[in-house]
Amino acid sequence: MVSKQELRSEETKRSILAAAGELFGSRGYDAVTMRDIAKQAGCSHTTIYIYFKDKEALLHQLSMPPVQYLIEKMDGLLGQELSPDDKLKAMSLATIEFCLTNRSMYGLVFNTKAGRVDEQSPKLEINQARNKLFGKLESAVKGCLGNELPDERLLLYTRIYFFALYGVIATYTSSEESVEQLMGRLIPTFQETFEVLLIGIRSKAEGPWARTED
Amino acid sequence: MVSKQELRSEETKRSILAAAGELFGSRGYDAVTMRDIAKQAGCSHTTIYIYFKDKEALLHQLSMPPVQYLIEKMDGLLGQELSPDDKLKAMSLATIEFCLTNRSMYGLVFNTKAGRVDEQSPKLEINQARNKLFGKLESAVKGCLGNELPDERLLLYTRIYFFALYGVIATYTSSEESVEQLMGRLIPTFQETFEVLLIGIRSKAEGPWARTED
Amino acid sequence: MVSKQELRSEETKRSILAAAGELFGSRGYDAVTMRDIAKQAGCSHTTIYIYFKDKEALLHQLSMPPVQYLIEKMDGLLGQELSPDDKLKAMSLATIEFCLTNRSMYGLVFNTKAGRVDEQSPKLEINQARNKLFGKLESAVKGCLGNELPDERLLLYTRIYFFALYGVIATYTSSEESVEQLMGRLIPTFQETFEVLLIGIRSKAEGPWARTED
Amino acid sequence: MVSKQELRSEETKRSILAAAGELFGSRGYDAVTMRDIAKQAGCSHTTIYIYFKDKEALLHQLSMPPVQYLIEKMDGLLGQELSPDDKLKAMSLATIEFCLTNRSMYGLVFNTKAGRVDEQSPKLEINQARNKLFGKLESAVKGCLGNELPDERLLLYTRIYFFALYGVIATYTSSEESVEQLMGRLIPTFQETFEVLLIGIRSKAEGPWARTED
DNA sequence: AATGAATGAGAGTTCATTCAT
DNA sequence: TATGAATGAACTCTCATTCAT
Repeated sequence: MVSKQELRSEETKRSILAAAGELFGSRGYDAVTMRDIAKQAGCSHTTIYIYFKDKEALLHQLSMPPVQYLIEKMDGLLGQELSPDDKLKAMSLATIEFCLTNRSMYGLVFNTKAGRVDEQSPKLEINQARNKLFGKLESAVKGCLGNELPDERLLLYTRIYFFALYGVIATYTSSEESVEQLMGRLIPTFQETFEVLLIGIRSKAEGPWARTED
Repeated sequence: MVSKQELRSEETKRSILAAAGELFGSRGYDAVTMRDIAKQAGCSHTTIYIYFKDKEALLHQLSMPPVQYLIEKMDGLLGQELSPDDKLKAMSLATIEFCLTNRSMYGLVFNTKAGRVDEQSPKLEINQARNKLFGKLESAVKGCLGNELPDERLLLYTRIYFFALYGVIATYTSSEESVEQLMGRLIPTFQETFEVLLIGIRSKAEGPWARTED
Repeated sequence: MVSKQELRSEETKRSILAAAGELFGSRGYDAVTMRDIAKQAGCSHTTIYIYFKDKEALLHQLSMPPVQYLIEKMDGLLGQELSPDDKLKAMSLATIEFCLTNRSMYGLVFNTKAGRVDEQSPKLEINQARNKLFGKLESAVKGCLGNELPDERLLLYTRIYFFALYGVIATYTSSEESVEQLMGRLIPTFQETFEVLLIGIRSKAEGPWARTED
Repeated sequence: MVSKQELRSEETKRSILAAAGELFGSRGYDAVTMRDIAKQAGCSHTTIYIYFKDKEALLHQLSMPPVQYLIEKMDGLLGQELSPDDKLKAMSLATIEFCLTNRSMYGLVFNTKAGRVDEQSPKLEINQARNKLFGKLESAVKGCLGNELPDERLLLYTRIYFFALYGVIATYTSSEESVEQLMGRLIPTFQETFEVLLIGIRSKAEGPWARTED
């Protein structure tokens, strides 16, 4: 049985994480102060230091779990019985939904600059996670285009697909609407976007392959 | 007639703007201090306040002209004797190059939230500029797809095109490489991206038009 | 009869005092945190406040007993059957060892300013203790020089002896070595110091006595 | 010609140094805050950072020049036409006077712990200075005892002499009296102290030399 | 008796900005 | 016009201390 104290403690920690997530997301890591977070979390700024070593630890602890979750969701979709196109679409929608839900974090995950240059480890973890995510997308694109496509072309087309996906996310990240509103309103647009990309990529992939650098 | 003093004054102002632009672009607005700017501009930090109300005024004054420039460049390209596809491609490349050159500004232009909530007017100016830009892109897309396309579809396809364009920009904005390096390395990728989009969009545009909300 | 609870309570208090003493001694009062003490004492930092009003109370309660102990030790030595010189030497060594063992305390005892200005009473206690100690030293010096020496000269020579003793202590107080290391290494040096002083003082004390103010 | 501004600037810097010196001396480096210094210096605490990189820089800049001055004074005395005993006495008095004048600094110079463990350079400089000072004293002692004395014995006797000197300083450092008052009152005591030491040491130095470790 | 949770005060430091020349 | 001097606000983070259990 958990004591009342432990419950309160967990609650406080959660509220700090929630506050930090929201603020980092909306204003950016640097622009958010510990006191801002504390205020939003409804506690003193010193309380934060009971639960997190420093501001950066907050950021780190905040960014990893959702990314892990998305990676797992991707794996789940990859393993499902769906047509390749539907798989890729589902993964794309999942990514969009994730990023709009965790608006705070997506920048951390996708923007290289998030970490300081001097500290390697936290950046590396995030970088690894991002690369994994990209790898999943690549698998899905491969499923749509077939195995004969050389790696180099696969990479190129995945990247192009990723551009559009990222563009969608970046466009709506700063919107004031809720995820539900956005998804409700825009799913057809997103579907259309995926289809446009698949048609274009397939048409290209079938033609002769000229060399293109990355 | 302008006096020697006025000339020198103009020169100082210009050097401050140049310094601020470069530094904002390379390190980001927040990470740059007034003293950094002053050092780079070769004047005292107090001098900056003679020409600019505050740091934000610097940013603002810095962001408008390049956007104007880009708009004019777009107009120029729209007016040139080129195939519709080449026009759209040229405009896309110009946009990418512009955004990577003015990295710190592009957020101001493309992210709705960038400005403080309290100040309306500067945001409006920027919003107008952004809408103008989107309008130019729409014209170019229209050129590629023909005039029979209903507005609603045109908007959808322009938006999809814009997603990819924005994705490209957002992807490389946080890179540490210089514009020159990036453009040198990635132009083929960008070209391929535009082609994929055009193929996909055209294929869609020719088919029957289902309704899609925005 | 004492209950088991009371025993445990005493034990906790003792372990807190022991921890504080060790840490104050090795790192200095200011550099030690309540949490450091609690950790070393094996209890929560809040527990300390059950037994001691605050950090300063800890220091105070910690400083008196050793001083008392030293005074008693001095008395013991004064009462022993030893040559006057050996008595003085033994007392000197005891003082040195005491001060190096209780490094953080010695300042409290020997530096007038150590206590806050506002609190009179604890300072007085310490002052009394210090004066007592000086008195013991004076007795021992008197034993070496004979009873005919006027008080004024006795005071002067005791003071001179004290200078050297204090100098030894001040020199090695800030060393990082342990008491054992220091004493093991330096006892011959200390002995030689005492002998030099006694020779010098005796030679002076036998000569004609000029007046010297304090 | 120096401008009025430059004068004011110099004045401010000086007042900061004076304030810091006084406070470091009376309360100890750690117990003094930048705001304390600023208050005493009559300026804002941020002003300090215009003139000194950080708190430690203040300490460093504060400690070196007086020490240099003392070293030079010692050299001057060593070069003068005086009997060896008078030389040593003069140097001793000079040291005492210096330390009582710069009460703030003497701890920095004589207490090894002053600097943090991690930073080598500032500590080294001070250590070098201290060693130089000790070397001067050694020369003077050598002058009194003659050249035949083995180095090891010379070191021992210098150390003993130093103990007493340091003891004098440490004793009166925490006094509230001014240097002038103290010197006026105590010079005879100091003289007597030096004489006692010289007699004792000489007597020892002429006898057979037993080995003594450091 | 004992403790985990929480906090206010305050540390060093930075920065945009104003003042006086 | 231009600048060095100076500052208040605010930042991250620490610590002795109190509160609720």
